Amino acid sequence: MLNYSTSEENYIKAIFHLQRQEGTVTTNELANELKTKPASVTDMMKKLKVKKLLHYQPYQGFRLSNEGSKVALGIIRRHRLWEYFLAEKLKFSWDEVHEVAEDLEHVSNKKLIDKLDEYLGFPRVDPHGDPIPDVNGRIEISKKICLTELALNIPATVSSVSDQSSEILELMEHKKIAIGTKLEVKKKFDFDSSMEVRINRQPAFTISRQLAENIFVTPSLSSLSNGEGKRNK
Amino acid sequence: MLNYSTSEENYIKAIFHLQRQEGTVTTNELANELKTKPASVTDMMKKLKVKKLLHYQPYQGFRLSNEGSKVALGIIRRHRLWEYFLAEKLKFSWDEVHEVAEDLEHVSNKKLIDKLDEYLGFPRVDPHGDPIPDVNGRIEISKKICLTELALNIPATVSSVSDQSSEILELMEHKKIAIGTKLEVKKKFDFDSSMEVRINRQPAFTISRQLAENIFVTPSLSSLSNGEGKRNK
DNA sequence: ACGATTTTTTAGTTTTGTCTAAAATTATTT
DNA sequence: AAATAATTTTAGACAAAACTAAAAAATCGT
Repeated sequence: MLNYSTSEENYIKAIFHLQRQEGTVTTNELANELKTKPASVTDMMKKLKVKKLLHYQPYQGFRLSNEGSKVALGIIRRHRLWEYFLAEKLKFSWDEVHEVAEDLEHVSNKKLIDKLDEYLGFPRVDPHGDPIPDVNGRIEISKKICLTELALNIPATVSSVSDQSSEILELMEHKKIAIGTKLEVKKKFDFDSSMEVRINRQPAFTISRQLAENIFVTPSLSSLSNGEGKRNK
Repeated sequence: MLNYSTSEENYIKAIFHLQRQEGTVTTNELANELKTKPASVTDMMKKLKVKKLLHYQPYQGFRLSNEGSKVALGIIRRHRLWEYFLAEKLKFSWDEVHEVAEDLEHVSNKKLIDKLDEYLGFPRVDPHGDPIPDVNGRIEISKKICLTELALNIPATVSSVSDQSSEILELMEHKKIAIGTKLEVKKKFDFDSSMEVRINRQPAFTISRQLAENIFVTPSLSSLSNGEGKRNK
């Protein structure tokens, strides 16, 4: 696996994330995501195409090649392992880890990352509940859905949160919802899309549409993991 | 404290280290240290002078300003804390940590470094025995001398090793010499500058000139620390 | 379908950090 | 104290990654 510049890595990572939603990524989307100009995106796409990291015909949008996806998964692995380290060992709070990991992820020493992984006990999810690719870039795909889509009275475990602001963190702490929390939806109100949620056997409480839209859960049909996923070799 | 580029930081760090030996640093010395060309050095010196990080008149050599020294100590603090982390937590061996820390040191998030420091228990020396600057950039200056200069029969503690190759590590492990080892010199031979050294009450053994030149010690007139310097808050 | 709008690409600059080759300065030697 | 040698600086170029402005292609609305 070759080495790529910080800038190249940021493009690759952004394409990978945007691809999840849409099938193909456009110049404007990427420029917007990276806070850069469309012209800069086109320049970089030409470079990455030459390096065979993506498929790209002028005006047609782009998609990572297999090689490109492998590179992206490597970057995401580094990012999420550092996030885990920052939260678990250095006691950074939930909403602070992303920014710091943005810098650390570009230190691409394979041995460093593999030893860090081992030191952390091979965690499978980062502090936001997103899965961490393993040494081979394999990722555990969990069938997570948005809380707004969870059917009534189905027990589910909070698996990730898409917003990462300190504001949502404050609200979630107040409501006692965290990654790994088991809950079920008791009622939904069409008027404002708010919902009533219950944790364990405690009294149900209300959650706004805005909050529900940012919380993702794994429905636990039978009984699943407790979300604190930690595994020692 | 402003932010500097990786390249600027490497120049600042190199000047700081070269200054220790000589009072003022020359263009060629620096070019040689950084494996770059003299012309590139001159370019960068002009930039750093504008930023008031060093004193420099054309053809006169350069010296860091107070501000420049502060910046250098910050970089060295980051470097050595990461080295400590790599050796102590990730179990990297002694001769591998420097290279990895060269990359990590450029992630300049103050909170990250201060929390790392705390997590590691505020270590005072890195795995090579070099002192780690504290939050305020203060460094513990120990009166260390080269083993070749140590007088006969003076007990001393190995405080640092200048070479960092795996070859010297292998040799030192075989001779059972490490940072913190207490020893004294029993005999010196003028012919080849080899010497006989004794650890504790064990039989003395021979050390070559080449090895002795790379080992630095702190003479322990009375009794000093055991070199395993570790302090928890 | 065709003119208008939006999106994307091209062309030409800029900045940072590097380089080579040549000029300027300092140091050394006889 | 010249002449020579070594060091240092200047001048001009280049590559990476960004930008602006303008041209080209695709898409949309009627």
